[in-house]
Amino acid sequence: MADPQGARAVSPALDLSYLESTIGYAIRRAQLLIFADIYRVFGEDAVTTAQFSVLAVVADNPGANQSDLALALGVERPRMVPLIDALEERGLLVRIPSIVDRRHRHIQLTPEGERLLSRLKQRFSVHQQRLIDVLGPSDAERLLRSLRLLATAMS
Amino acid sequence: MADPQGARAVSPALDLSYLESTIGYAIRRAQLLIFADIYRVFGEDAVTTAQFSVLAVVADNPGANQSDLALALGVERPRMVPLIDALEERGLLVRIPSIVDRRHRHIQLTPEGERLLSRLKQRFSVHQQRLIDVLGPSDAERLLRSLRLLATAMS
DNA sequence: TATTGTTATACTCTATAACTATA
DNA sequence: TATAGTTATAGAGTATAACAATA
Repeated sequence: MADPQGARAVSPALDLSYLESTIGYAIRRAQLLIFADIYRVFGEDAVTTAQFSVLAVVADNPGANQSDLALALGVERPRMVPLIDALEERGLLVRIPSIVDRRHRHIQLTPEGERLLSRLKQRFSVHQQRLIDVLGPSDAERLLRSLRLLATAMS
Repeated sequence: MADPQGARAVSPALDLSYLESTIGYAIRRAQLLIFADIYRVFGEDAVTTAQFSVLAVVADNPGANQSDLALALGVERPRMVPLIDALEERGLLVRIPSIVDRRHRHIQLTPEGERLLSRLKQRFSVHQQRLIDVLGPSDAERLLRSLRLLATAMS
């Protein structure tokens, strides 16, 4: 405990009413806490949320190249390099040079990558269920729909 | 336009259905687009969202010290230093050494800081109204409530 | 000429440890 | 001994320009 005897002069909490009336502040706060919860269920030596996204998208799009992945995930092409490097060094995916167009490298999960992704998806569903438990199923569904609507309308 | 003649072979969009079924991915995407919209209404030479938060909180809590602000805004104490430095260098706020406890510096907006904050709040309301127009007033209100509920329940 | 993957660079954010001056 | 502000450092994320290989 920070203040077991209650002896220290505790600063009163500040007035945050303006920020708390904004969606921008609320979504940033919620996003940080949601990511913290994802890292909690993933455990220490797992992967970053960005790496998880790559694994999940590669699994459903085997053979996609790095540019396609960067575009789909909304990251810059140069960012894909260390992202893929880290996953390749862990033996979770491989870069396969294309024989059709030798500028391309097709990305594919290894069996080990498939196994880890499967475990991570199970743990992710624990996190997602926690969110649904907090909000209730219908509000969770409404939240997801609103977030998706914002993403399509604001881009 | 990227492809005016439609002549280039366009890669088909990747399958993102798994990620799009998750709240974590949707909230990250929406948050980035919302922040981009805030920067759009703020204009080029305005302030960062973090700096805006500091200005808004200092305005409602004049004389708060840097530790209180860091705690309230959820940033580490060392982060406050360059944040406040930048705003002080622009003449938007001042550090006033406390005469009661000489370790403290009370932060206060200058008249120029008040004026800029007032302009930024007006522009922010344009952004927030854009979100309400997209979602509709009742869904916007529901979204805000759900985000706040998540923030309190997950922390 | 244009594109893929890459390197290099710079700036921000985040997290931590440790210092100083004060209490 | 503890706290406020600061410095220093290292890691991750983001953005941009430019290069080599290839088309």
